Formats: sequence, structure tokens, C-alpha cells
Amino acid sequence: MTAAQIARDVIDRLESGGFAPGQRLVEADLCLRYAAGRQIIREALQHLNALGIVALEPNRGAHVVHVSREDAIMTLELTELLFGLVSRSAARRIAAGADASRLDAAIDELMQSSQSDDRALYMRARRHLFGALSQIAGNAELSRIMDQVRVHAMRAQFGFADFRKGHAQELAEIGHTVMAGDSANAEEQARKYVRSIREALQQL
Amino acid sequence: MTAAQIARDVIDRLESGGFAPGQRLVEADLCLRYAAGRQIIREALQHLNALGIVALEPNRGAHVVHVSREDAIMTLELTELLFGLVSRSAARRIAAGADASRLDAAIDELMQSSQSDDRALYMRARRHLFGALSQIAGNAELSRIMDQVRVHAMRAQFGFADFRKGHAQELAEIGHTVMAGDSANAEEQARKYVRSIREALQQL
DNA sequence: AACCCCCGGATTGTCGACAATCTGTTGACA
DNA sequence: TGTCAACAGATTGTCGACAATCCGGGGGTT
Repeated sequence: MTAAQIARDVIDRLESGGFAPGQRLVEADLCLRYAAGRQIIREALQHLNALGIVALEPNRGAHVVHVSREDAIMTLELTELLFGLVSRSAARRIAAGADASRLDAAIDELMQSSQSDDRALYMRARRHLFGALSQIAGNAELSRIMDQVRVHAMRAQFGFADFRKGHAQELAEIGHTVMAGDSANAEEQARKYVRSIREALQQL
Repeated sequence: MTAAQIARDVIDRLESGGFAPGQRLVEADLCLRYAAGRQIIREALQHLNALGIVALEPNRGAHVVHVSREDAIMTLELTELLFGLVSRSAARRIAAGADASRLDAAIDELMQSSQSDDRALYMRARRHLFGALSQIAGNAELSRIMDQVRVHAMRAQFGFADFRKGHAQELAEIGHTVMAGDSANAEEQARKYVRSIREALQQL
């Protein structure tokens, strides 16, 4: 197993509650769990540290960082901006003739997975949708940032009740607006989508 | 020397032209340059990879990624949004009573260093100013993202003629608006500042 | 000359061992 | 009983060595 795969798995476990905030991540334990050498584990931990998911104190080891509600709200504020920008850029690109097939496929995948009970499947479909949007938007830097922020946004939402069916529908609609090349509406819909999540979180 | 310090130094060299885009970064060479073990060097390279500054191909080593003009322009688009958000948030926080002393000090440092001929000094002062703004804005996630994007924004501007004196003045004014707690104007000034750089770049 | 196989040098990837550091506990002492 | 220092166990940090992989060149064949 490579360091990137391990980091990915840790993130998945965070999103599904397998690792708790504040939990210590001891290298030796992870070595056993993933049957990997310490080198690989350290690499993965440093990657997670760069993503801001894990804190790495010298000689003290790694632990999952805690996300306060204020953090969550501000992360969603940031997500609103970025998701809006990505959607607008992608729509503009498509209007200019960019290939939309990957986005189309991602929308299908999302709608199908939202019917299933497999949460991991849905999460992956979601990732693919955002990935397709980022890719179409055509800026590597923006994609990179979006990837990072999305993980934090997922953590910010963690614990919410079932946000699946309705949100899948809403996301699909955003995808369709992007495919239609309507950049202004795509941005507004994307921002509204994130905003509604943030406001729900604020009223808790 | 720690991995973080080495990564910092590599970034500085990029900003001052010491490392060229596309240049290979061979571990053994860096070991000699920084008198460090390979472990440390690899750590630094992975950190730079996470920042999107160097590409890391398996078994092929690391090289400095190339920044196309389109990339630079879209990075500055992103920077405009983020710098605006940071400035607005910081101003709001200060209006609500947050401590502004660090920002005040950073503005002084910037103005002083802009008189000097030491480019590295000016760059550090700039970093401190943005750091102070991020810190006052009060969201760790946003700070993290800003740190990353700022490095890319610097690279995007690289090669520009002397952008120091006028820009230092403009940055200081933004800082003062933030300290006055005027969030709307702070955001607009910050965005305008980045926008003017982007537009100058577009007309090349 | 064009093509392909194979090899040597250079470089990266991984492992095991040891040193450095931290944490909690024990026991002496006021 | 409360405090402090030393110790033991656990954990992280670093080094050196070796294995795996890639790249360019040499020689043979068609």
C-alpha cells in the first residue's frame, strides 16, 4: 500500500467516523493496520499534516485535529467561494467547447449511488463530481485547493443526519447548469447549495 | 536544518530565481547543499509536492513545476477572492475588538523594508503582513490555504519588473483600512490590488 | 542505417537498527 | 501528605545500507 492510499483511507475513516477527532495516530499501530513500513506511514502522516487534518508535534506524534463549530462555519464560507468559482469557470469552459463527458458520467454515478445504501459509494461519486468540475475548470491550482477544502468541508458537515437524497438532486442540478454553460446561474446555485448547509449548521 | 526550513529556503530561491522551473531536484545534491540526511530532504520535497510547487514522479525524482501564463492568471483570480475574504474577515474581527498590534507592526516592517535594497527582507515583511491578516481573520483553514496560494501568486508574478515601492504603499493602505475595521472597503481594496496585478499580467 | 536487447551508472524506494525525546511512575525526602 | 528527581517504557527522529527502478549507450542483427 502506498502512502497516498493510506492517507486516502484515513480520510475515508474520518468521514465515516472510524477515527475520532483528537485521537492519537501512533506510527507502530498504523504499521500493523496497513502492513506497511514506518517510512510509508510517516509519509502518509506528513501528507495529512499538510492537508491540515492531522497535527504533528515534534517528538510527540500525530493526532487528528479537532474541528470546532466556528471552524466548520468558516470552512463552509470558504467552500462557498471556491465551489462557486469552480462552477462558474467550468460552465464558461463548457460554453467555450470543453469536453463535458466526464461531468455527465459523474452526474449519473451520483444519482445511481444516491439510491444505494452504500455510503462510501456515494462519497466517491461526490468526489468524482467535484473532480470533474475542477478538471473542466482547467486550473491545477484551483483543483488542488478544492480537493483540500472539500475534505475539510466534509468534516465540517460530519454528524449531520442523512444529507444524501436531497443533496444529490441539488448537486445534479448544479451539474446540469454547468453543462448548459450557464456560468452565472451555475455559480449562484453552487453558492446557494453550500450556503444552505452552512446556515443549517449555524442554527444548531 | 529541519525539513520545514529547507522547504522554506527552496521557496525563497524560487521567488528569487535561484531555482528554475523544470529544474530537477536530486536528493543527493540537496543533501550536500543543506548538509542534511536524505530522510530530511525527502520530507521537504514531499512538503513542496503537497504545496504543488514540485512534481514528484515515482522512481523519477522531483522537479520544479512550470507555471504557464494561464495558470498564473487563474491563480491570481483565486488570490483575488481569497485575499478579499481574508481582508474582510480581519476587518470585521478588528471592529469586534480583536488585537491589531501584530498587523500594525507588520505594516511598519513592510514600509521600512520597502526602502531597503534587500529583496529578501521585503519578501519576509510581505509574508508577515499576510500572516497577520490571516491570523486576525481567525480561521486556521483559511490561513493554511492563503499560505499556499500566496506562494503560487508570488511565482505567478515572478519576472515582473520592480513592483516594490508602489505596491508596498498600496498594501499598507489595505492594512490601515483593515485596522479601521472597514470590512467592505478592505475587501474591495484588497481585490483591486490583486486585480490590477492580474490585468497587468494579462496585457503582456 | 535502423532497430532491438542488454548492461552499467545514477537515482529513488524501503528496511532495520539505534539514538533522542517524551510520559507516567516510583520512591525518597521535607 | 506534597513535591521533586530519577528511572523505565513507549514513541518518534535519523542514519546507513541495500534493493528496485530508470535512463542512456554499446553492440549485434537485419
